[in-house]
This record gives sequence, C-alpha cells and structure tokens, in this order.
Amino acid sequence: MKIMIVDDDPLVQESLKIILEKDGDIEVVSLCSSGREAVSAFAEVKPDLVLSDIRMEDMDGLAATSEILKIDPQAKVILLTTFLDDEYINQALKVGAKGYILKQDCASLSDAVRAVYGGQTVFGGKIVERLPDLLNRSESFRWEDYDITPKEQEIVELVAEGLSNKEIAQKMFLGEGTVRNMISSVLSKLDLRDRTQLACFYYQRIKI
Amino acid sequence: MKIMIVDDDPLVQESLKIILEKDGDIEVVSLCSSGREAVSAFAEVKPDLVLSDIRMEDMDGLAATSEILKIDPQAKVILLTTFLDDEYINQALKVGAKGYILKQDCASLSDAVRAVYGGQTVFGGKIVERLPDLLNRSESFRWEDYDITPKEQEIVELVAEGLSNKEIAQKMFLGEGTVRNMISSVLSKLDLRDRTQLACFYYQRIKI
DNA sequence: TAAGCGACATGACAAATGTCATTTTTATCC
DNA sequence: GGATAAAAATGACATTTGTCATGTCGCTTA
Repeated sequence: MKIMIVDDDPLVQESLKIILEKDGDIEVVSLCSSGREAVSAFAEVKPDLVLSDIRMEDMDGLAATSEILKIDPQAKVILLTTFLDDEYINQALKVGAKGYILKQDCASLSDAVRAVYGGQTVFGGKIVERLPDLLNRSESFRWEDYDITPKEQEIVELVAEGLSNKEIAQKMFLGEGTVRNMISSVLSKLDLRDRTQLACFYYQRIKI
Repeated sequence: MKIMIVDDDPLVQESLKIILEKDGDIEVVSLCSSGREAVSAFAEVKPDLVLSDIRMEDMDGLAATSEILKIDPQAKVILLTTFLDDEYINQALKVGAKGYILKQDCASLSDAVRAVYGGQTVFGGKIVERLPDLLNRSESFRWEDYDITPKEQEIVELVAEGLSNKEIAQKMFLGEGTVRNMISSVLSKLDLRDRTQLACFYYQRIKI
C-alpha cells in the first residue's frame, strides 16, 4: 500500500513514516509539508491513501482533502489532529475524509490506515462520543451579515420557541407593537413572510 | 487479542472466525448465538473485544452492547449489519458501540478490529456519508402515538417548510378550509397553539 | 439650541390564522 | 340500492399577525 504523508513538521513526518512502515506492508511514497504541495504531488504519485495533518500553513488539510477528492473522488484521506478540534470534524465529514484520528492514538494508526484502505472509515475514539453534538452546530450563520440587532436576535429566538407577540413583549418588557415591528423588520431583512417561516429558518440555518 | 463473536447464524460465526484468525494475532475465544448468551458469557470470558450481529432473536446486538457496557464500561463492541440499517446507527452510537461495520466489508474486518482494539472507532464507509442526516433524525417520535394521519403528517411537513394554508391547499389539492381544519386537529392532538409552535415542535422533536 | 437619529410605542388596517358547527362528498359494507 | 362512517368542504367568527404611518423620548452634534 502506497501512502502519502502530509505534515509541516519534519519530525512528525518521520515518526509517522517509521510507525507505518514497521510492518512492511505499508510504503510511504511521498512526504509533503503543506496542503498545496500534497495536492500537486497527488496527481503524480497516485498514492493509495493520504495521511494529512489538519493545521498547516499554505492550504490546510481540509482544503487539501477537498482538492484531492476533486482530482480523484475515490481517494482515501485520513486527517490527523493534535487534539479534539471540534470545529474541524464537521468539515472533515462534509469534505469527505475517510478518517479523523488523533495523533496521540498513533499506536493503532497503522491498523486504522489498513481499515480505511479496506473501505472503512475510522474516527478517534473520543471524537465519536461528541459527534451528535458537533454535527448539530451551525458553523456558518452570522447575524451581522443581515444587520440583525441583538434585541432582534432575542426576539427571533423567542419566536422559535413558539411564543406569541404578547408573550415575547412581556418577557422582554416591550410593547406588543414594538415586538411586531421588530419581527417585521427581521422578516424583511431575511426576506421571509411570516413568523413561521422565521422559525423554520432558525432551525434550518441558525440553530441546528 | 481475545475476541467474542455473536451471531445467530453458525455459518457466519465460522466465517468470521476464519477471517479473524487468519493472521494469528486474533483469537476467537467465544462463539455466541444470541445477545443474551453473549451478555452472560462476557463476564466469564472477558474478551478484549466483542463482534456482534445486530439482528438477533432473544436480545439484539444493541441491547447486548448496552448490557455489556454496564458490566464493563471499557468494553469494545463492534456491531455488524447486513446492509445499511439506517435505524440502528443512531442507537449504536448512543449505546456506545465502537464500531458499526457492514458484513460485506469483511475484507478489512480484521484491520477494523485491530483499529478498534487500539482505541479507534470504525464505521463502514458508506455509513459515514449518511451520518449527518441520520443523526439529525429523531428515532423516538411516532406519529401513530398521537393518532396523526398520513395526510396530516404531510401538512405538518409543509407547515414546517413555511408554507401558508393556501399554498398547502394548492399543493395537496385540498380546500384551504380543509387544511385549516386539519392543522387545527393536529394542534389539539399535539397540544399546541399555532402553526409556529407546530413548526418548532417539528424541528425539535421530529425532524432534527 | 435645534436638527437629526435611533430605539420604542401607538393606532389603524388588511390579511392570515384557528375554531366550530354544519354540510357535502366519498367510500364501504350489508 | 341504502345505511353508515370517514374525509373533505363550507361559512361564520374571534384572534393573531404583519404592515405602515405616525408620535414620543433621549441622545448626539453641528
């Protein structure tokens, strides 16, 4: 099995190489030190599997994975991370990585590599426990992009709890008319029609 | 590595045993044919890892996993499934399985076993692609529990898309009044007040 | 100081919504 | 066929909701 290692730390590169080549069935055919380097080397080297760090200068592991999968949709990429990088797991899944492993679990790294080579997908043990939470976090929505004020945000959240204008007004010490006006304002900013669409938008784009 | 195999089909048991023992580092120390049998054998045999089918008479793989983890919270259990059993992945994660693998991927099974033994978590490749969808689906909600008819379900889904009564009526070839009545009916069945609460309920309890 | 601005409020209005009692339609079974 | 029950529709009604024009208050600043 031919494998490509991508890491900006030469020491890590070597350590991984030693670990993987210990049993003789894995051959490290390429060492890259950046995502960009990996992408350009990939087309030429055609490794069976890519083992890449996530955090790197000059194109990180996620972007590299994405590019590599454009070149070869069947490519198998395992991402390595030093600790539990919450932020990245979501994107790693989305981008199509076949593994997401902690460097500290290097003992079983070569088995993980073989499993991925065989078509499985491998996650570092602790990561999976947090998976349900992590997947349910919106990573992209920014209130500011829509010029929505903090008070309006609060109202949106209450609408998404199912409260009526009157209830929202009481809870926020505002007049009911004010609440209506603010909702009206948010609706036009988000290009929605009514509070139900707002609640749907909230769960589809913001909270989930 | 001592391993326990749980499957109600003796043929599968033997196949798995052969595959796993091929390389010599894995030793199958127990063959069970039901979840119940596995649980009682586990305490005595103390295997390093359990490989269990999901579908079985007399306690399925999920329940067995749960019981085994009560006995030993550190236990590593890999669940096997014949095809993509959507329903079960969610529960498998929740119950604490360290692997969820398709029987058809048996080629890399022993590597997967070693990876899990080393602390990783392994999923069959195709499963992961669907993970985001699957995790976001409530497994517990049953329309029937609330006597909600299929047509009412459809309306609820459209409400949760943000459609108005008129739009729903057009899309379903019903009168607008009928739609109102049906929504009204659902609201009382679910003890909600208005369509916005219904949408919230949908995203909080059903779809998410 | 007065003009300007933003946050909040008010009142009026049309439209959408939820409820209910009462048909009409449809399918089913004898 | 006719009795029956479920599904769908109707009409009337009270509320809620969204919009808009307008008004008040406090603050900045030219």
